[in-house]
Amino acid sequence: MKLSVRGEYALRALLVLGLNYGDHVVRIQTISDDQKIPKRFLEQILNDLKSAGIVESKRGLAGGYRLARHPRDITLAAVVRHIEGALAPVSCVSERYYEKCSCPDETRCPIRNVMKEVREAVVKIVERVTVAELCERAQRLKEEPLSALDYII
Amino acid sequence: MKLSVRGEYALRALLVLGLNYGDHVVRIQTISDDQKIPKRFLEQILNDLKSAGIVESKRGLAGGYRLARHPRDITLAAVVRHIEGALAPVSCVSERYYEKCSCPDETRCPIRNVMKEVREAVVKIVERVTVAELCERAQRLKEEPLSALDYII
DNA sequence: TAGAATCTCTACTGTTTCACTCAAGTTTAT
DNA sequence: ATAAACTTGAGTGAAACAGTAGAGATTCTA
Ligand code: FES
Ligand code: FES
Repeated sequence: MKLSVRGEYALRALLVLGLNYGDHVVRIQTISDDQKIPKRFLEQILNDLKSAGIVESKRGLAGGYRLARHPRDITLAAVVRHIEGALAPVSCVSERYYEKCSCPDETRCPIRNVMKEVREAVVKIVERVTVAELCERAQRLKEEPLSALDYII
Repeated sequence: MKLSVRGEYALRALLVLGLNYGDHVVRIQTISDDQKIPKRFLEQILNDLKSAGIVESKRGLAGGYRLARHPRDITLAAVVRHIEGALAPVSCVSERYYEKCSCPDETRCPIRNVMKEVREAVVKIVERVTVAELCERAQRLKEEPLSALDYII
């Protein structure tokens, strides 16, 4: 998995929406200002997340975006898969974006074998972490920014 | 970590060199034929690996490439880092290719926090797996291709 | 010592992706 | 009515990707 700027923006926008989860809606402008994301670009991204059913929008004056589901039900895996595509380091080990690579024999490829492990390790993390957990971590980091290193493992 | 075709080719070439580890040298043409890699492209890649001290070459007739170190001393991490750059999913959590991202406050960023875990998980694997292990896996897969799934973990 | 096979080095090229930007349109609160 | 918001689709400049090409240097062998 490699996150493009687009993917990073998507996660940051969802973090803002997660922190403001409730009835009301958040304007693009607010997210853009808060996270320093180019507004027109962010429009695209949120629209994209909408088509994935991750966020929903309200139009017109006093319009904006909100999460379409509870933060606890939105995994990073779902978001990244929609924005970036495969989580796997090579396409031949991807479950949902499988493409065979140029290896002569895929079934006996030791590289594929290792990459499968890498994929599993990544998936295990991003499928467990939700927007809700992102919010909790934001809270914890806000209170004790110096202990940041404790959360690595 | 996302492997480009270039990176995949590099690993496959090293696998061949690992399987043929010894005194003699292997021609580009041989690797190219064996692994179905465009020859001129492979030249570039092997040259690149040479500048990293991963392989060494012999010129002239009966020239070719060999591993510069014992297969057991060449980790996938070293190879991928040289060919692709950072292993981390975002630059702000990379140890050797660090670049700060556009987040307002890096020290309190929960996304960074999660991505650190992802990075650790990936590094843990690719820093442990060597070319030698790749060769052993190739051997095992050759003998029992049907048990491939057992190695996923 | 000529020649062929091999690596070396630099440069080029066409395609795709990335990160935006723009314009024009639709919806809705006031 | 109007302005502030989302919607849609297109456009753009730069960079990365996956090669390709050519001229040169080295070394074995005949
Ligand atoms: S089969 Fe995909 S890397 Fe070998
Ligand atoms: S600091 Fe890099 S993702 Fe937030």
